[in-house]
Amino acid sequence: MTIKDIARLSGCGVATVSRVLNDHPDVSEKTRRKVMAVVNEHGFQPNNNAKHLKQQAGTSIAILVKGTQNMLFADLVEQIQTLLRDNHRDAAVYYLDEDADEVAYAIQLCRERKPVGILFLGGDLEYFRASFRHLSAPCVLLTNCARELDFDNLSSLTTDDEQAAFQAIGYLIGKGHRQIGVLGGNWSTSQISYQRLQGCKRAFEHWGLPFEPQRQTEPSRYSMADAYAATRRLLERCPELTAIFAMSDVIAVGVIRALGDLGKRVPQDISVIGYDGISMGRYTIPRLTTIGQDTKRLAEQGVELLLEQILHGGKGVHQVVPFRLLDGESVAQRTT
Amino acid sequence: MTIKDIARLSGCGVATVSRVLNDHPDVSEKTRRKVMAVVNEHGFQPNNNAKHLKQQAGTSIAILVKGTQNMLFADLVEQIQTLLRDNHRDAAVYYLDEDADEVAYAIQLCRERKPVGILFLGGDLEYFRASFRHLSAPCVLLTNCARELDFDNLSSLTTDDEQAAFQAIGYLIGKGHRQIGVLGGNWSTSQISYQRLQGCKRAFEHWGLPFEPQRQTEPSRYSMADAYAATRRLLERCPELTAIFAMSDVIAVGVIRALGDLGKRVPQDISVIGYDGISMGRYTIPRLTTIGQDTKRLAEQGVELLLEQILHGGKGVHQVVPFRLLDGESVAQRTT
DNA sequence: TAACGGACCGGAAACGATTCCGGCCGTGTG
DNA sequence: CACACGGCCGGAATCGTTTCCGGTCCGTTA
Repeated sequence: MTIKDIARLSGCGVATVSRVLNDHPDVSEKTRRKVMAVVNEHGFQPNNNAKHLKQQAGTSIAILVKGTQNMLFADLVEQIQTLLRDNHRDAAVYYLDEDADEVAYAIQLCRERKPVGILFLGGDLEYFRASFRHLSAPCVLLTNCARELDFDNLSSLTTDDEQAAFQAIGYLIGKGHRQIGVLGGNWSTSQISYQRLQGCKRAFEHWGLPFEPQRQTEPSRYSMADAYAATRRLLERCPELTAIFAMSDVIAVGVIRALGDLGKRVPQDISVIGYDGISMGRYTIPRLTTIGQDTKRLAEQGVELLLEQILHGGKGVHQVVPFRLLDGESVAQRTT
Repeated sequence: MTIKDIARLSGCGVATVSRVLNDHPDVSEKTRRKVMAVVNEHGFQPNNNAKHLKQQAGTSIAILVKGTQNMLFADLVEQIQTLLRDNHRDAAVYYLDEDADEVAYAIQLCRERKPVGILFLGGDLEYFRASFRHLSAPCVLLTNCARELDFDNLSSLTTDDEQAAFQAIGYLIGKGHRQIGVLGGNWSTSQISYQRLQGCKRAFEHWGLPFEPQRQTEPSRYSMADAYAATRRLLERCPELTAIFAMSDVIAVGVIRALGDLGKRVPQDISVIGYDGISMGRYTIPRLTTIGQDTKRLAEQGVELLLEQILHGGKGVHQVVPFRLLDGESVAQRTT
């Protein structure tokens, strides 16, 4: 069933049918109705491949997400989805493995699918520089730092990871903690983790605490399972810890579970502060105290930025969105 | 940059270039190398729209997911993704709102994108019957019942919800509980919830307990937030409850948090059994006792079924996959 | 009445690939 | 030597749209 069939059945030319289908003004009401009748009767659906081939452009937006288990991204995707739908666009989500070379895969994917715009959640940009030039669609990076990347159609929206980590540690110190452990991603390959670690270092320095490398540990992925295992090793190594900074809420959940299994109560025996502010954090026991990323703003501004670039082009921007420390129940004042 | 340019630059015909690009045998090694050199030099990427237009078929698989927050689907998507990648296929995930009319939207989406196969996670099939005939791609339904739907290219893989709910209630009764509350989805619109409720009813009957309608309540969505609110209302209405069956683990998390806020300890004061067996359930406090769906098998069999249908066609099948009660820490023996 | 303009429509040329079909060339066979 | 055959290649048709370019018809104006 093609547009040609519709034309034949409704007794007019293909051009007219196309015009009807695309709400072009140059068509009389009578013809429009006649054509639509045939279209509806046969449930005709124009072929998108032909359409996009002719128009030299797709219509959909790709959301690239690193890892399926990070609830932060689930929260973001939900909000983005809603916003896009309000703008009458729909998005396809592509999940990438958490392994580094997935950026190359992502680029490849986008070149094939030819989305009209790209949102990238998480993921590190090691390889981006090399392959990004192959991408023509505008791209907005959320929650990952791209300040040193400078392409015309690349924007980024990111929390100030260094400063946030600084504050997280500062918060723990303010609560009287001195023996603080840190759990995060791979610091050598992940910009995000690296930035957060820098913030930690600066905090320790600022408050005159020594930086103890054995207290900083890196589960390979941002997952509960890895965090769980890493926590057990960490506590074995450093039983003196009274607080832990988990570089993501998902990690924090694994940490808290591990601590429970080690007979430590959170926050009475040991405090945990997370990072991200996932919605789930308000339903865990104890509720997570965490660095809350402003997901609402990330989503809104991200979508706005992307749509703006899609519609009007222009140079990409790099913006920092504020964070906010969210009070929960996982950090206690240390009185001793 | 088109195939024609490549042909010109490499001094041969477009047909030859196409053959090289598609590993067609009828091309000499010398020509192949010559063409590939030009292709690589310019980073040429064939236009998928033209390709698919000509071939009358897309290549990608669509995964439709109802709701972004259900971790069960996150677990499933992760496994499916891996399996598909092993088969050199990639998948686009489309999230649907949890509202009922999204099925129509899903169908529309699939008609536009023309995926070569469809996986449907969650979602109810009220409208499916009417609109399914417009879909040409084979479709596999996971975790939702489709036994009464009978299309050639529609398969389904589902846990026996009725039986599983029966066992969940049976388990609680076996632990000495007699005052049992139930929290689930919308029983009139959701087949899944309806089936599970039927299982509950049968269990109550089987063990000679009265069915108390005021103890069965339905948060509108499978979300922590709704479950939280519903639990508070439920406990206010029925303070005598000693156990709750949550029809999903996500709901269970919300339930447990609400109980905590009401000063009830889980499982000492009140027991909670969940449903799904999400990986997160092993990291909550307390760990969830739950009806574990076999996500590994759902994913494997689902993908296998779909690929089989894509490659060889044939009639769809409807299979039931076994479940297993997963022991956690959220259900206690009732001694009184 | 002739000229003109606007509303509406149809034919046909793209878009960029795949693939059928026929042609060329070199080698082996009768 | 003639011919067949197989390996390799190129031209051109084709997929289903959009859109440019004109053409018809009718009402208005000089």
